[in-house]
Amino acid sequence: MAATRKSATPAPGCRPEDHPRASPRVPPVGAASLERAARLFRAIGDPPRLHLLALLAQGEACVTELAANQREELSTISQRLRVLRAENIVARRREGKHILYSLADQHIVDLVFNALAHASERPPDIPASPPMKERGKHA
Amino acid sequence: MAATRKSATPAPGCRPEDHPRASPRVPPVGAASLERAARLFRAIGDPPRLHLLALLAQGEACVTELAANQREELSTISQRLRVLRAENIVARRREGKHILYSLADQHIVDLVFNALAHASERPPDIPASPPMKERGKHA
DNA sequence: TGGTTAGTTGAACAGTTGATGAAGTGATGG
DNA sequence: CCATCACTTCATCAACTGTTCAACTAACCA
Repeated sequence: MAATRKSATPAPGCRPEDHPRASPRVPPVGAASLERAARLFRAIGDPPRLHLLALLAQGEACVTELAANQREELSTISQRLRVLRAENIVARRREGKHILYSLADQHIVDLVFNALAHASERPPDIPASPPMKERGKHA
Repeated sequence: MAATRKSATPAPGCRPEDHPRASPRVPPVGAASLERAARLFRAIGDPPRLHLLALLAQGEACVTELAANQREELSTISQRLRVLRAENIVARRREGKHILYSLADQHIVDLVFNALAHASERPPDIPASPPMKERGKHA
């Protein structure tokens, strides 16, 4: 999110009849759900933070360990963890002088594993599609 | 991403022996995979863009339709779609005067549905954990 | 051919984010 | 009780992101 000015579309220049589509038989998604899902994705949508999650997917770890692993300062890691904590992605518990972090629930574990597995398979996505010219029918 | 200065941790103050953990029996994640997975998540980690995906999950739609639905300008929608396109999250094809967008593959469809379903279930996450005080053992 | 509709692209600005050093907090150790 | 370790929080600042307006391009229609 960055700028957030608003206005709106003046009027739909084309009508639904112009191009009938599939079944709109899906309930409208609540704005709150969208918001929460997006916040979750955004939190893990940062390489350093996702790396942290990948490390935690291997088991609990204290902040110092994580910092050593990422070659970063404690405070930097702590800030990253703060973001993840704000979305309930990670859990923490104190163990003596250390604070051990872990992934908050199985859903997160799955999400992280799936994402990494998928990303390891898919080719690097070089081109990003040319300006588009032809009338490409669905085939 | 914002600031990107660097330095590094001076030295790990605590050793692994200090707090033995589970099995580190997971191969180290490639930096490239992390990067790609993070880019994907970041692209969908924005309410307006996720909303677009939710709409596309119901079927193909042209830019004007999407704009009308979100009450935004064409150009705004187009820019959002550009971001999604850059990560190969959506596909487009021309149909006469219109350009129809759709979700690029089943993986994305699943991701969107799962995210929204999950977000609809989970409570709004109000507290975000107090300053932490007690020595919370795993119970 | 010119006009209109549909969409894309570019530049600029405002708002947000993340890293960092310094200062603060909480446990533990001596 | 004071020092130290392990973090967390704060303020700051540079870098990035998203929206918007103003061109610009592509199809289609008269």
